Amino acid sequence: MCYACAMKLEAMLDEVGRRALREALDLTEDAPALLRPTQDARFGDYQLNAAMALAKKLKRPPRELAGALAERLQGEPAIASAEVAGPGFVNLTLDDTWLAARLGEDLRDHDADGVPPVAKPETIVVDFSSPNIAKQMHVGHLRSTILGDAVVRLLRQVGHHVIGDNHLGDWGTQFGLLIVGMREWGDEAKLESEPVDELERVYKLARARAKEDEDFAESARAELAKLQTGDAANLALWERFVAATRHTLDAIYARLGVTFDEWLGESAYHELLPGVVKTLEERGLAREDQGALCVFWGELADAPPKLKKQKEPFIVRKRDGAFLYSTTDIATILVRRDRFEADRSIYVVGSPQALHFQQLFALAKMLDVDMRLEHVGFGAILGDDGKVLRTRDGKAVRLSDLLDEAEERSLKRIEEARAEGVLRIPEEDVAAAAHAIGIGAVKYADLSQNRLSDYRFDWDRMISFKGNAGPYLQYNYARVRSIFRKAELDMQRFEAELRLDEALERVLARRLARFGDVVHRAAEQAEPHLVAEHLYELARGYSAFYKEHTILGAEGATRASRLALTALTGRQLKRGLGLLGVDVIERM
RNA sequence: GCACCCGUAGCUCAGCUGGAUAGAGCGUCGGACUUCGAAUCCGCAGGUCGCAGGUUCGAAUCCUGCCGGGUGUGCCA
Repeated sequence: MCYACAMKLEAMLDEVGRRALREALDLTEDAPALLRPTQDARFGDYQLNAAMALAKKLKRPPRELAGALAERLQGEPAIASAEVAGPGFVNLTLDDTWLAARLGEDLRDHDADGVPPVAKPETIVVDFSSPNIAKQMHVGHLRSTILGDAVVRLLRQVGHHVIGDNHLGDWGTQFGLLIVGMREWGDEAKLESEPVDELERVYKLARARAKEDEDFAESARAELAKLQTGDAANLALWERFVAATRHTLDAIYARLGVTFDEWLGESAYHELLPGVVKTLEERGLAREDQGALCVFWGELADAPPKLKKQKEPFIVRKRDGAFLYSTTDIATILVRRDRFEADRSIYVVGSPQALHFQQLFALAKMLDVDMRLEHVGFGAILGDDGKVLRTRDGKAVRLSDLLDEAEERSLKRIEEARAEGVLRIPEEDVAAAAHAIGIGAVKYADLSQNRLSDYRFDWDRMISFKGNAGPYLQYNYARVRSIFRKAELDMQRFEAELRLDEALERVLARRLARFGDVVHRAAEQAEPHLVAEHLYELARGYSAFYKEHTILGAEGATRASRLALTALTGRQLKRGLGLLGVDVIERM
């Protein structure tokens, strides 16, 4: 009987609690059970806080309600004991036999390692990374790229249909400057060998010249206009710029192990913009002011109250007739709704743009778009000085340089450790390991942090094998693999009956049982750090168990059960790190 | 001006949307390798949750006001 599978543990306990609550108290309607994991093992594994919340409403003492609830929970197969404590908590302790059986189900779940699918799969577009053409990717793109990638993986894991979209900045005013600039200073050979560097160099020259030379600026505008009306020569140039940049981008994404389903840059929406603007005017949402077409929130009856206080308008067309990213973003929403039939659209973009998205989403709503629109924001990456990370001469740090350094530092640590004899990476695997550890460390450092807060970039902490860091988890995984190699068993296919006899086994089992809940919450809230936290706690729990009890040295059913716990740990580490986009290493 | 974010141990950070005595790591100090990987594990110390009020059975969490830091905001994305 599969009474435990295909359901999240917490959802199941919550349901059990809610039903018991209704029956015990003769409620006519459901009240939330308020299930929470306990903070202290002395209080059991989970607690129900419903009694205290209901006491006032039912005019009965909370402990009395809690007592009735606890009484009702006797005999539940998952629950060994339900006890009233404190002002009216009901402390639940999981039944070890039930828990062992449930983990056995997870062990047999080769497709998902115990992460159940959502009841209602949705189509979700995740918009992330979004670099600009003709510019180097820098650290500013790092968080969006790896956070977005993790969000895609998480949502996909729980069963949603996910479309990862790279909304490239491949259209706009910079191209007029680039076209005249390349004509003036362009180096054909360099455009072939170092395309992005060359484009960036020329762009800077052109922008500086345009500031003081009005004729030059005018010709740039003219070339831009030609491009936008489909001039063949300029279009060919533009395509060359885009293609050249694509190669550089592809190389970075390959290093990071990040992929996209769509590369719909701003240019993809170009032709739709006049129509969008026309609709806005017809609906009375936008009007002209000082030559620009603007949305004034204070003038719109059904605008959100917060926005009504905003005096500055949301501009959708500039005085010179050109469109802005605001216009493009509206068109993008409509395409995601109509062509992709998306239920949700998620934007993984830094927090400074919160206002832009607030305005964009408000406008979409007024255009009757009922797709869920979410801005997944994040803080800045800070340097040692607590300020936004920059190179010593104050420039933005190039992403490729940062990744180079990550791999160099990782390689150096590996060589040291091999010399000391503490790492067992075979010579031929060193380069691959340096890559996995270096890139993994950068990703993990970022993803293990709450995305909304700024975070301090610290190489030493990142590459460390101590504490909550990527290499520590990779090390734990490698150790698990080593055990299965020694036992000559297949970790992925291993099956055995679990028995939770030792205290450290019970602690580990409880951690393992939470994996599905954690992945779901992380996916729902777009918070990969919840998965990171789980994996870290799992690794610690396993290490403590491993230290105390022999696995291969045990016999019979105990040995098999401990191998089962080891297999589950290894599989969760692998899958969990995979959800964060971090590679594991078989031997290190 | 308006809007948003942040302030938790010496340092870096969690804190599951209001639950019990606020938790980790790093660092300091003290323990544990003849046994499956000690880059590991165990333990000690460390707190006025920025400040002051309020809401209630109960507040780091919600509300108000201060203090301190950051961000966005009329023609970049």
